[in-house]
Amino acid sequence: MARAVPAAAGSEMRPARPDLAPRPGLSRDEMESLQRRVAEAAVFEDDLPFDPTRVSLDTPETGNQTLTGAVAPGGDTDTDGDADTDTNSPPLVAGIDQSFLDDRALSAVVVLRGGEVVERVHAVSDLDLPYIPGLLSFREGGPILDALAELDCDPDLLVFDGSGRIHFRQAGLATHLGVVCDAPSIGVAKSLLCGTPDEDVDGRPEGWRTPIRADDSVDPVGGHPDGPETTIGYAFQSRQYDSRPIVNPLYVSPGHRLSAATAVDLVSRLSGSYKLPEPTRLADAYADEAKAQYED
DNA sequence: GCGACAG
DNA sequence: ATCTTGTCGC
Repeated sequence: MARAVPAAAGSEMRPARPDLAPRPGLSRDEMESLQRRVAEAAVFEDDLPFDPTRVSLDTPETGNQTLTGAVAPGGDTDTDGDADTDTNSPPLVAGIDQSFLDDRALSAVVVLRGGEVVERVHAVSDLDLPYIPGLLSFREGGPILDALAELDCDPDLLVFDGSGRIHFRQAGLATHLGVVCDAPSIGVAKSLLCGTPDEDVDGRPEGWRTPIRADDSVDPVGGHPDGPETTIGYAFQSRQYDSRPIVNPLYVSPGHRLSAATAVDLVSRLSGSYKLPEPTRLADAYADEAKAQYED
């Protein structure tokens, strides 16, 4: 049965695979086996509901970028009950990041359509686990799902702050939540968790990229055309300033429903004047901004 | 035992 | 992630 009510907040982005959700309270072994199941269910090939080349930060309309936030101007512009099967308008891209308050996490989501912010939501949730390398999705996954549940729109792409396939069991935060939501997702990390870069990553020019290949620390996943040489992501130099502080590259990896090559291409298209892609940068700023309202 | 590790 | 002053440069 369809909803009787218009479209209440939280009606979109509901988990498609709640059975694979990062439940807390599992033993370490149970968390790792769940990650193996997530990796099996993950798709590291392009299966996108939009054309990647349509993703950009440009705003067709007035050529004017409105990054100040706030919701849609004149209220409901469209009936928006489902995906946009309509126009050539850019896909909806959601940037997700968190800030912390004691034992609580503030998860922020900023959704962009081209260079415009169309929605911003956040949620404050209790944290159940400490940070453990390799098990990040079990600490931050639940809180992030809480925030995504507040969304009125249905993003075409989710951009996470952390790794996707660049993970010991090929199931990092971006992969885990991408699979649970069954949505295309990308992981953008500021440092490398595992895997080996093809080339030295130091002091590279903007736009430069090199494959990150699976090594001994990356477990093979049945069901995927894997091999010890499999490209699980890319080191990507998004920015490089004309002066000293050599900027480190970003480590981009596919979360779900896209290839490593498409993931970097999209991050490149979403890069503005800063190191982090715009959706992530805005979510990061919003997470800090909203945090102030909860500090004791 | 040693090394190594997203946020 | 978070704790934090000043400092260099467009």
